[in-house]
Amino acid sequence: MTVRTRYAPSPTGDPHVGNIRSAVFAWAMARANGGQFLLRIEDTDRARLVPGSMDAIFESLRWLGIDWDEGPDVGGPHAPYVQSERLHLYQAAASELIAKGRAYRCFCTAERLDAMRASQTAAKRPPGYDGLCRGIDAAESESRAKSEPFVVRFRMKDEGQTVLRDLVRGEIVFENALQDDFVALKSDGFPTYHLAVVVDDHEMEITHAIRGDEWVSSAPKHLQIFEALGYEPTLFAHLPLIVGVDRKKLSKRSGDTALLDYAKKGYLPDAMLNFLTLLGWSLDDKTTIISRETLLKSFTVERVVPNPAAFDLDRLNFLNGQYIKQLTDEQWEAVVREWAERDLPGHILRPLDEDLVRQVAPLLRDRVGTLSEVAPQIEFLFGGAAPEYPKELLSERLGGEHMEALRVVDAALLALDAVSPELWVKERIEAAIRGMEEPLGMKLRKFASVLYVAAMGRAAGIPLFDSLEILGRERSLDRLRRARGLLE
RNA sequence: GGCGCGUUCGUCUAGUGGCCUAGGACGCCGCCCUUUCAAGGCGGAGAUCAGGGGUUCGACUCCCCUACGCGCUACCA
Repeated sequence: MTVRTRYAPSPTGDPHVGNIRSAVFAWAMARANGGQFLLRIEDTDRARLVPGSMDAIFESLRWLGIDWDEGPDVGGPHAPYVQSERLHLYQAAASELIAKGRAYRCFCTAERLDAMRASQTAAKRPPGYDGLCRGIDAAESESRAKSEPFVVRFRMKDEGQTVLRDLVRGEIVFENALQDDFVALKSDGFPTYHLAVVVDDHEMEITHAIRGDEWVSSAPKHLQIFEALGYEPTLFAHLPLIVGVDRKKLSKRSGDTALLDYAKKGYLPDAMLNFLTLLGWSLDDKTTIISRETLLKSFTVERVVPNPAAFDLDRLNFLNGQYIKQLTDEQWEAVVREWAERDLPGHILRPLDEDLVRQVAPLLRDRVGTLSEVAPQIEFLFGGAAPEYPKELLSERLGGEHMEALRVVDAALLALDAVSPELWVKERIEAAIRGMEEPLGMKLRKFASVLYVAAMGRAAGIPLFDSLEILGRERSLDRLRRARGLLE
């Protein structure tokens, strides 16, 4: 049996990280077993449609490098892959269920249903459909259907148990008597999720339904529809939720929830994939860095843990750093260029100076957590203007002694002016600056910050000697003179 | 309220009856390295395995109860 899994999001906005994590697992499951992975859009709720969601779904998957074999954009043997284009299938299934006595038309109005629930709640009874329309006979049902709006309700069994054999959680038993008749086909002719997922998973030959934990409680509905329609049910794997570090459902409060926000913030797709992969799944007791290849080779749902996982940004940041280190020099340089082009202020001319980018890229590698940190660190190298900074910054690490800072700047001016233009290389610059220790009676460690600030406008960043070399002799001396001007 | 799921260091997790005086990783702390910031190296603190009962020669691992958290309880998915 070929494994076929799917990711079936609703186009109701930008895909959430938790949702995408389900896609990762479903995809990995298919690939690890040499099967197929498909994308299906579940747009049966017209009220919640958000324009542009489809593109956001495509973009999210592509960014992570998740590919699909069948889907709305690439087609496939079970096209269309958008539920709103498959209504006839659900309507046919609903008719079949009615004919088999496993579903019935319900003419109850929204008002009656609301009132019913209100009184049930008031009486501290569990809310649920009271079965008023269950007994309507076929003839009456047919005739009322011609003039009254109706929904099709699935008739859940009254006795016995429905057993879900979940691949992650094991056996879960539901009492049929506690299940209530749910709407399978809405009055607008659209199916609810319950009907649509069963019809499509069967029709598309899905073998494993891999989805979020929030679906566990409706699994008996799905199981009973499969049975009523005479279909072999899919296997089920319910994935643990992803929660915030506060243990609450991941929300805006706990950080960004849309996958693409992380792309914008400067995370590498491979790092994100690694992070998501290990949220609820593990390869063994040691692996924390796992390649795409390994994941796609060794994923098994048996190793999915059942408990919710917290989205820990510290871990993501760590992984991002690891993946940055893994890039080749060429790849890293391209990333630096891309983010610098993107984030550097608009007044700096594009395209950016190739040589500067090439020289500075290696120095950035160990100093960047997310890619959005690239531009602020190298801005001082680009554009004609010297960086702006408050003069207090110059002496900040000298206990605020402006005169001391001035002595340092003067000594540096003297020492660096002595380095000839043709010898303006890191080693010579370093020697000149180290030579300042004695006359100044100060350790380099002590006075370096003055020079960092003078050169780049900040006390921390890429190494000083490299900065000055890349900056060039004239610009370096000029910035020292400006610092001197501020201190006087 | 009902039903369901979950509960191992702050976090992600390993662990399927003895290998566990519970392992790894992130984070945290300290030291080293060091021109800043990082990175790196080394070391450390950190979990009586939610609590309580069983079963067993033996339980983190099996069973029951309790507590807490979460999910579902729509003509939303």
